[in-house]
Amino acid sequence: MGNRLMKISKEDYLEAILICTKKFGACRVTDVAAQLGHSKASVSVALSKLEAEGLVIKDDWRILLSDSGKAFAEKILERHIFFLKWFEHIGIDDKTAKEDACLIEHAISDATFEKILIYLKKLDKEL
Amino acid sequence: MGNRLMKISKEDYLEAILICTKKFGACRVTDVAAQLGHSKASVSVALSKLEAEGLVIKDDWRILLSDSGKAFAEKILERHIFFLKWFEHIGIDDKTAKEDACLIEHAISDATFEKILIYLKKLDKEL
DNA sequence: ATCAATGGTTAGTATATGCTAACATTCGTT
DNA sequence: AACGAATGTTAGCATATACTAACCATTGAT
Repeated sequence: MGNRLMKISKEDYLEAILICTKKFGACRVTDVAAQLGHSKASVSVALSKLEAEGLVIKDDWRILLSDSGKAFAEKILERHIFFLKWFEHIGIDDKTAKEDACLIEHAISDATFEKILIYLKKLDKEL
Repeated sequence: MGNRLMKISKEDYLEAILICTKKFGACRVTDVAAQLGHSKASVSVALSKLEAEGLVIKDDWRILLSDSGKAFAEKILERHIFFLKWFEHIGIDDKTAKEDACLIEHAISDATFEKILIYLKKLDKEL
């Protein structure tokens, strides 16, 4: 099945860990579950897989991002914030802007994101 | 599981049917399989489900889109073409542009797509 | 008429998620 | 110390896809 959903799911977890860490200083399974609206059990299993892939480190109850996991997470979060701001800037309501940013952040390649950034910044001084 | 992948998958099938129909005049299971790079078996099963949902009509070997299925397909194809053109316009190579368009076409809400269209057309006369 | 190729379906399998239930552990309160 | 709440894990289940293998039906060529 889905390489695509696999990718989305993985990136969502990494991003959620980064967000929770920023928000609370540290990140636990429970925090990620709340952040994503998933059960603790699902998160526990998913994070074990991400740990096996070397993207996450579990230190007792503490969920940490490895260097590569952190790089991923920051990339996704940057895109999330960018699209969220852009969508709000062009008049999309907050809820839709957030939902769409949450999906699009996973869909864009590095190359395309960079070009979009450059293009929009050139055209629209307010961004 | 995934509503997201479910949505992506469904939309990909509808879009593929539309593309094959435009390309060949009619659309068969084999055409959709070739278009998407899936096995005939997978396509056969998937299309039966879409038929049960009322999005597709199977008339002997002929795969047709219902009105609602066609509306979906045309919406996705329109977005695909738009993003493809935009990405190529801002200097992204064809392969990446196509890949990204294929993903983003599923990620954007109606509201956001409309606003992006308006916004970009206002800013960039060449589009 | 026969046999191979083409097209479509069904059955069984594999993978990726997610969920609930049940359980172990730890912590806080009384 | 004891009990209940919170946290995390495991086991078992459900769903959504996709695949291969096997099979049926139609078509076309010899």
